[in-house]
Amino acid sequence: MGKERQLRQREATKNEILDAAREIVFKEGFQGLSVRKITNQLDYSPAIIYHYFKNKNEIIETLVSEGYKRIFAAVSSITRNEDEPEKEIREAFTNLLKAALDSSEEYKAVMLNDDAAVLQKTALLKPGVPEKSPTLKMLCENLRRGIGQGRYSCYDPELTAQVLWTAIFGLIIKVIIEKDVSQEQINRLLDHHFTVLFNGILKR
Amino acid sequence: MGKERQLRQREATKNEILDAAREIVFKEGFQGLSVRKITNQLDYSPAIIYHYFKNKNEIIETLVSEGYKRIFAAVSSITRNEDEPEKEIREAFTNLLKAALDSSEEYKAVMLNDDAAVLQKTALLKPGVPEKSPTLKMLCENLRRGIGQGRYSCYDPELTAQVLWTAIFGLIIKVIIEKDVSQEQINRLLDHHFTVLFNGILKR
Amino acid sequence: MGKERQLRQREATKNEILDAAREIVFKEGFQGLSVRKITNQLDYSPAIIYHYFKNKNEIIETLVSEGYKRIFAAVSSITRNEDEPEKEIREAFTNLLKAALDSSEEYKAVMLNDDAAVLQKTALLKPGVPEKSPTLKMLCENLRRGIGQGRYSCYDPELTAQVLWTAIFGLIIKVIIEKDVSQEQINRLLDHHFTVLFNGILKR
Amino acid sequence: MGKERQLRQREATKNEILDAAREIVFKEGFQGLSVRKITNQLDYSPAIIYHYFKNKNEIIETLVSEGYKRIFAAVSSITRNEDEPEKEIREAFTNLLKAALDSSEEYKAVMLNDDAAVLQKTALLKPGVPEKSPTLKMLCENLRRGIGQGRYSCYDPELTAQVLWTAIFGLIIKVIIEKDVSQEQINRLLDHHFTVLFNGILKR
DNA sequence: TATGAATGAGTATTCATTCAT
DNA sequence: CATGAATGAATACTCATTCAT
Repeated sequence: MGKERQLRQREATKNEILDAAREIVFKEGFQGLSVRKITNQLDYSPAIIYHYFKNKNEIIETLVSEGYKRIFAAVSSITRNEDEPEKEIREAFTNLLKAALDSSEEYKAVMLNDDAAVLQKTALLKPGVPEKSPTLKMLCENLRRGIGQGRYSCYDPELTAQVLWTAIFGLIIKVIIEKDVSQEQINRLLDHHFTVLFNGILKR
Repeated sequence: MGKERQLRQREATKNEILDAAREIVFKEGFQGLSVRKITNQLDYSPAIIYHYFKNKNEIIETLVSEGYKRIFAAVSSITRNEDEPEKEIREAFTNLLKAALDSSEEYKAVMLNDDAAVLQKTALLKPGVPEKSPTLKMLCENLRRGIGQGRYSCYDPELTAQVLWTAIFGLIIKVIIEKDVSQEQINRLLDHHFTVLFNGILKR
Repeated sequence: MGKERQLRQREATKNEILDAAREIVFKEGFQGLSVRKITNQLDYSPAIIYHYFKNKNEIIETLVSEGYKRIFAAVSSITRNEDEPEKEIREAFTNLLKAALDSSEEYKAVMLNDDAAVLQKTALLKPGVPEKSPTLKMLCENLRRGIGQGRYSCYDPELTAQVLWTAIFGLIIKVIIEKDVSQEQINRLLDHHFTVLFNGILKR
Repeated sequence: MGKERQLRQREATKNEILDAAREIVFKEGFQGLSVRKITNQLDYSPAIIYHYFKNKNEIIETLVSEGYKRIFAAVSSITRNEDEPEKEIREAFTNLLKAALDSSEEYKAVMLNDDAAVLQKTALLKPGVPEKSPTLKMLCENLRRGIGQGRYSCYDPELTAQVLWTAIFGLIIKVIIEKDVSQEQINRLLDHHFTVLFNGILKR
């Protein structure tokens, strides 16, 4: 039907706009994003934005939640490893780092955002919260499993999950900020993180 | 004398301006800071700023270097511990976290800034760079000492220093971003960081 | 079609802006021109300027190049005179003076401008340079022709061209500056310039 | 008496201010002159200006009338030459050019100024006016003398004076504007001006 | 659907000037 | 005599947004 085609067309134009926005964000960060820059790039008039989005903020939110999804998709597609559960953690964080670097501006925008609304989704440190975050929940379960197997030391799983997460988070953010760290060095750093952290939680 | 009083008055006004600036930065971050906002808050005319500061940047620099100093002062005033060198690390990072929380906006402004000029001072991840940063240099030396004593595992000191630093950095940033984490929880998190990390590097 | 009308409307507004600009330039010179003054005169908001022009400079450039074109058109449309080549010079300079008076502000803006960029187009006095200027090149060729015919004295054509040009240039500038010299007096002055100058270069 | 010393001191400070102003005008032209720049250079406060001058304009006027005087002094100190009166003209204009180049900014400021007040002193082109200008008066007298001697052609002295003056004026202005014309080239141009012009007015 | 026109509020900075001390 | 404080009016330019068409 015509209506469907119309809807598809509408979706296509929205994506065009989002693509242009992504490109600008990639080059100049979120704070460099402006309605005019988007429409200039598309040879559209600024007003068109308001046909497809409520305002500039809606564009930002779309971009951000998108990056958010991509990142959490990365973490959730890991393969089970019964004997060495820490390998799951390694895989999850390796994926996370890769995804974060691929959408670094979005990652920063989300994870360093202190809007109350955003924090509701990203807060992790308060006691009890981890149960709500898919990522941390997974981590906690893994830790509990490892402790049950007698493989991990008997640390509070929630607290340990927060420690592991923030440790890797620090690496990710720092790598993004410094911009030109070589992939090789990134790998060495991530590897050594795992070495130290797993050494820290594995029973010996 | 009158001259002294005048000087004190001048200093007082400068501080008034800086205070207003701090307040705005606290509420809206450095990128929300504007000359107009400062003078509106003080019921001054915008031009007066340039009577007390060369330009907006001088205000920012003052604020930033202030926080910067406070932070580095925190790290450098640690007491030597021959037998348990890891206690030095614990003290340094504990101080660092406290100082960072005290000037959280400045800490973020500096440590999350990706300006080339700022990065020259804050970059840490590239191989060889740690030797230039006072903080990381201290860490490296500590690690070498510990390895020499046979107390730490024989890991590459530079890489290990980067791992320890980014791990704690992740915690600090996350605590700042989430804003209302209780001091008690912060302490628990920091403690557990040390537990895991030291467990990870200490020989057993 | 609507599109054409729209375009015409756009052109009309651009001209409105340019007219206002011209008026201000006429009254206060180019250095008195400001975006605010233009829009105040038109009861527009300052921002609208940037809808029609890239920036203030584009307005200036438009005005200047307009005058520039008019002036060079004037000089280049002269009719050949084999027997009395000095009549060509007379015609060229007569046209030049008329054109300069018609766009006097632009003429001053260009010819009295000492920006390096502008000078590259207007410099005439350094040896060898005249070959690059269309006006002076024409003069030189005329002089060489006249010398070849045995009509002009055997003076260095380049130097002579510079002398003739600066002599008339002085008259033009002075007439513009004094503003209310009568056309009659201007004619007398120009005529007498030619009398003296041609008397000076024609063989007798 | 103390009063006299006071007056002398006052005069000295005024000169200090004028010197600073001159320096700025030399470097940045009159339009680059600002009260703040003057007082910054002298380590004074901007307000001091208003103790010694009514306003910024009075400074400009002082500088300008000074340059004016210097220039006309140059023209009026020529030595009488009975047999070849054109040598007087040559000397006057040579002096004028030198003086103009020495105070080029002031010369431009005065001679290209179209303020009514300034024009009253500098206008030369209207019929009858030359009698009021010392420079042109001198020129006219010289021309009349030469005509009387049968040495110059019988041209209207006033008109001829205006032609000679504007011709040299064009050279001076152009030399100032182009800034880096070598002294040697300036000499050649001036010489050739005289050659052509005198050739134009001398009887043969 | 799309756009061109338009704006009001904002950005940092400079300037000449005033005034109380 | 001299100054520090202060200002109002400018400067060019950018931005998100609205609205009639």
